[in-house]
Order: sequence, then structure tokens, then C-alpha cells
Amino acid sequence: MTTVTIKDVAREAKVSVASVSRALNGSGGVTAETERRIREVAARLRYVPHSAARSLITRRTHTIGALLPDLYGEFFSELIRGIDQAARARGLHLLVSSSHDGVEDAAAALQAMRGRVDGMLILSSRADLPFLQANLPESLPTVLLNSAVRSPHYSVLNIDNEAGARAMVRHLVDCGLHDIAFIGGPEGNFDAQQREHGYRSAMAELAPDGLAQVIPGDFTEEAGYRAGRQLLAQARRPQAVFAGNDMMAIGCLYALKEAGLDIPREMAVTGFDDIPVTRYVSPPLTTVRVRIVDLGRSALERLAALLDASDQTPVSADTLGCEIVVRDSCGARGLPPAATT
Amino acid sequence: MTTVTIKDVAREAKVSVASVSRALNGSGGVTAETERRIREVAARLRYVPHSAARSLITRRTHTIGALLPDLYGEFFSELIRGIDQAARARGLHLLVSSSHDGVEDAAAALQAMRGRVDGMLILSSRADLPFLQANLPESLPTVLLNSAVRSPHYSVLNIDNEAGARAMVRHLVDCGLHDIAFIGGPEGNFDAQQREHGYRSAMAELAPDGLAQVIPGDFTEEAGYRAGRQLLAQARRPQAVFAGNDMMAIGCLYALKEAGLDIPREMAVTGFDDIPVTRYVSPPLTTVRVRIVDLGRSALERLAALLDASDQTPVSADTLGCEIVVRDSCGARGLPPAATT
DNA sequence: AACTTCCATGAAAACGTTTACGTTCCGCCC
DNA sequence: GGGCGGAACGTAAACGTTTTCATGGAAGTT
Repeated sequence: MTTVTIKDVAREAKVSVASVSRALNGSGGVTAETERRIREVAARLRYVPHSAARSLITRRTHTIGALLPDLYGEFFSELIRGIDQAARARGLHLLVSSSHDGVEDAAAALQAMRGRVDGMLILSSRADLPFLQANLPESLPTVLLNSAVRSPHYSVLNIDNEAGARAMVRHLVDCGLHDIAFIGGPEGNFDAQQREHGYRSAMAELAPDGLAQVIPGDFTEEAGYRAGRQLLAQARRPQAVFAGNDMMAIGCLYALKEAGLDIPREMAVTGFDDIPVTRYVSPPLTTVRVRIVDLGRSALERLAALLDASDQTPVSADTLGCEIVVRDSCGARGLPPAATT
Repeated sequence: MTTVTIKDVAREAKVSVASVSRALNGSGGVTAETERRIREVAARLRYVPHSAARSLITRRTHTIGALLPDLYGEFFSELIRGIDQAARARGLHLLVSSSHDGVEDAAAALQAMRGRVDGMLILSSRADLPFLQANLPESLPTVLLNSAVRSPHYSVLNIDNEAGARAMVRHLVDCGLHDIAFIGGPEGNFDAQQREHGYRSAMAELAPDGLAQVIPGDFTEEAGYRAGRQLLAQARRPQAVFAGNDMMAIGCLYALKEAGLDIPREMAVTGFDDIPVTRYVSPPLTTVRVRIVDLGRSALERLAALLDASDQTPVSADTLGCEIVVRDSCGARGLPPAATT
């Protein structure tokens, strides 16, 4: 079954290839009758345009690339879901490259995507400005997710980590808890840094008398578990522990419960992200809701806008708000949540 | 910054485009000296071959497509991780299309990938034989994941759901539990069907006196929660509930604990898949381990093999074994797990 | 009736590669 | 020394589209 080309359709429909192209692309300049005939033939022959040939001349691939770090858990799936939904709605394809740890790994992935995509979506702690300048053609429309870089060349879309973290601290303080520990994220991770910063500044402001403590972590359940063990071993335990993300909160929660602590009475535990499973741990996790699907979706839509208006569209730098969702793990069920500021 | 083509490199290196092509592709026929010079020029000019032009003539895209259903949670991320890792190792790109619910949705996604990929990886309950025949060119190498179709045209790679489910029932029976309920998966989902079938046949064989009961579900935590509520409302409660996947087990576990049941003493709860979070719910979940990353990886490797030996490689139909991992939610901590058969 | 306008259509160039096929040149053997 | 083989390299065709431009004819205007 040899592949059928535009010529075959043209011959069969007794027109030129130009007309076939025009008819199928709806670029006008063909009678309704001829168009109908051409479409009929194309369908009968099961003609599908050769996309490589098309993009060779169009210089458009209708594909966008997503460069993602080695993401764990539901954050990843939710993000991809959002991106994919929006991409499908716009008729764009999604070329993903995830799970690269090293810088050179990411660079290679980026290189490999060159020329295959019309634009890039990048979520990577490794992607600082020098990295991007070295590995990304300036002309390639790009949207950065959760990135610290501020450049007129790239649009960025961030989570309002700092406000979220501040709101969580405020909420815990409102619950009467002043000794609050924080479990940090991976070194160099922008979200982690911002969340930690929000935590620190809010502590200084709202609980200056409280015991502030930052325990290192890396966003995995395992790290949360270790952090929980460490807290248990301490002479003076905090009244609450605020994990940099939900996965760690879950790991930590488990460590504490394993040791027989009554959560939240003996220690409150909260997280960040609001991944679906937070509803189903016990006690259900109070956390900072990030609309992950929306994050992916609007990142893609931003990119699509850049693609459409290929002339100099102003790059944007926006921040997605987040809000406290109060469940049981903080012991404040029923109290109104703190305002998000 | 106009894009630099092979001609620019040729001119600069004072050779023909043919030599540039040969040098850069290592196809031989160039002096070591010329090759060095060409490479040097190419690097200096930051030349990157236009992939569309290349695949136009090569008829290879070095891209494989992954068609996935609307997957939830960690199963999804683990699977993609496995696929992506293997793809990267082979220098293949990954075009994903996830989260399509309807048949026509999936068909559209498949259509859109035509011509953009060298092969397909398909995991979808909608992809039965007629669907594939209608939407997939026969010549396109394809690997089906967790699929019921048996066809000489497609390789399939399945999980040994039935054996896993049987082993779990056996394990519960070994724990002295005979009244075992099962929470089913989505209608038409092959894994779900096989797991349920394994459960039913094992019950008939190993616990003919026990109370068997199947509660409908759809693989979401929410469904597990509802199932748990339903069990609580029953006059006669089972001694154990075996959920068709971990997400539902977690939801169910939560419903039972919310009602104050002591798990596993009053009711054992087990799952299927062994997603990472199972370790961190309380009590930790006894479940059937499926090496999801390996599933993705070997699916891709199978596909890659099909691609390499483009002549008639025999299609394969393999099954990935799975094993019981005993944690606390079944009350048998310490007992040896049942053999996987 | 002659001229203009407009529209449907076709011919052909262009996109950036790879590769089959020539050509040149060098060294070797008889 | 002439023929020959092979290696290095160049020329040009081919891949399947889109798009510009030319062409013809029908319709409209004077």
C-alpha cells in the first residue's frame, strides 16, 4: 500500500495539484463544486497530507515542545493534562521531553527539539538565562513556567508561591500555632525558593516569637518522611509543619502518625499544590490550592497567542493566584481561611 | 537572524552540500580533514538540519506517538516517565496525546498523528480492532498496551492482571479472610475486566464459602470513596475489600477510616498498581505491584525494535508479571506473600 | 461590440535535505 | 607508460507540499 500523495488526488479529480491544495486548505479560489469533488476523492483515497513536506515550505510544524524536569506524582499528570487539552483545542501537537536531571541532559533535549517545534514550554530549574541563551534560538516563541528569569525575550507564567506560603503561615498563626517548621524543596527550584521565602518573611512578620525552622527536602514523599522523623527526634517539636509541597506533607504526615502522634492535635501538617490525593489522606490535608490544570492550559494558550501574532507580541509575565483550602490536618476546620495576601 | 541551511555551511566550508551531508551524517566518503573542517564550520554557524526537509526525503520522523486515555494520578506520570526514558535513550521523540474520552476524540487524535510519527504506542480502552483498522494505516508499527485485541498486525504488551488479582485473593484468604468485596474499574477497561475476572475465579476456587461482591467503580479516588460508603451502609460487611486500583483503594480506605473503622482489623483494604503514594497512606497499602515504568519502557523498546527491523518482524504479545507487596492494610504483616500464580 | 474586471485554474518555483550517479584524480599493477 | 580501480567530491534529481504568477474565459461596463 504505497502512500497516496496530492498528485494522486489531483489526477483522480482531474485538476491540478494547486487546486487540491487550495480546496483542502480552504484558501479559496475554487468552485464549491470542484472543492466538493476534490474532497470526495481525497476521502476515498484516504489521502493525508505529508506533514514534513508541508512544514518544509510553510515553516510551521504545528507542534509545540514541552521541556519538563523529572516530575513526580500528580503534579506532572495534572500539568500535562492541562497543556494537552489546550493544545488539542488549538490543533497543536505536543512533543514532550521529561525526566532529565542534569543540565547537559536538558540542553540535549532542547537541541533535539530544534526545528521540530513552533514554540517551547519550559519548566525546569536548570533553565536559567545563560542556559536559555545558549540553547534556544531567540526567534523561538517560548513560555517559561515557574521560572526566576526575567527577560524581554521570554514570557513567564508563575505561581504566586510567596503569597500562598504567606497565607498558609497566617492561617496557622490564626489557628494559634506559632512554632512552625518548613520543609524545603530541591536546591535551585524556583517554586521551592519562593515558598520558603514567603514562609520566612511571614514568620518574621506574624510569629516573631515563634520557632522557625527549615528542614531540607526535595519534593518527594520520601523526603517528607525523613523530615517527619527528624522532627520527632527533636527535643522541642514545632506545633505545625508546613511542607513545601503535598507529596512531602503526605510523607511527613505518615512519619508522624507512625510514631503515634495525633494529627492535628499534637502537630498540624499542611502542604502546597492541592493534588487530588490530599483529600484522601487522613486527616485530609489543609493545603494551598494551585490550579495545576489551569497552569498548564494557560501556559499553552499564552504560547499559542505568541505563535499566532508572530510579529512582536509583547511577552507577558503573569502570576497565577492560589488560595488556602482548609481541611482537617491543621485543626481549624470551620474557621474562615486567611485572606490570600 | 535568518536560519542557516546546509548551503551556507557548504559555501563557508568550500565544499558541496553533498559533502556536508555526508560529513555530518557520518556516511563516509569524506576525508577526515574535510569532515573536521565541515564540522567546525557547522558548529560555528550553529547549523541545525531542518528536520522536515530531512524526513521528507528520508521518510523517517524519529518520532513516536503515544495515545493515552484520560489517565489519573501517578500511573500516568510513571508510564510516561518510562516511555520517555527509553525514547531518549534511542534518540526518539515523543508526541503525546492524552486525555481523550470519546471514541471520535481518540480517532481524531490518531488521524492528526498520521505522517508525523514512525510508530504508535496505544493505551486506550476505546481502541478495539475495528477502531484500529479504521484509523491506523496497517503499515504503521504499533504497540498496544493493556489491550484485549489479538491481531497479527499489532504487538501487545499486557499486565498479568488476572494472576495478580488471583494472588491477591489468595493472600487475603491465607490471612483468614473469606468475605472479600471487589471494586471494579471503568466499563470497557481491559485491565479492569481482567482484574475482576481474576478476582471472581479466585473467589470461586479459594473461598467458595466466602461472600463475593463487586461494586462498580472507575479507577478514581472518588469512586473508591463512594464504594467505601456503600460498604459501610451494608448490613453484612465484607472482611476485606480489594480495589481494582490503588487510587480507589485510597479513597475507600479514607471512607472506612472516616467512619471510625480500624483498618485492617475490622476490614482489610488492598489495591492494585503499587503507585508510590501507597507507601504513605495509613495503614500502608498492601497491593499488587506493577512496574509501571518498566511497562512504558519495554513498550517503547518493543516499538523501537519494530522500527529498526522494518521488514516483517514478528509481532509479539507479552505479559508483564506482577507481584504482591504486603504492607499493613491487610493485617498480614510478617506472613509470607502468596505465590504469584 | 470592445474593453475591463474578476475569478477559477494550471504551471512552475521554492522549501532543505539525501543520495544516485558522474567526474576527477591519485596510485597501483602489468 | 598506459590502463585500471577506487576514493573524494560535485551535480542534480527527488521527496510532497504551498504559493506566486500567468492564462483563459465569463461577466460586467461603456
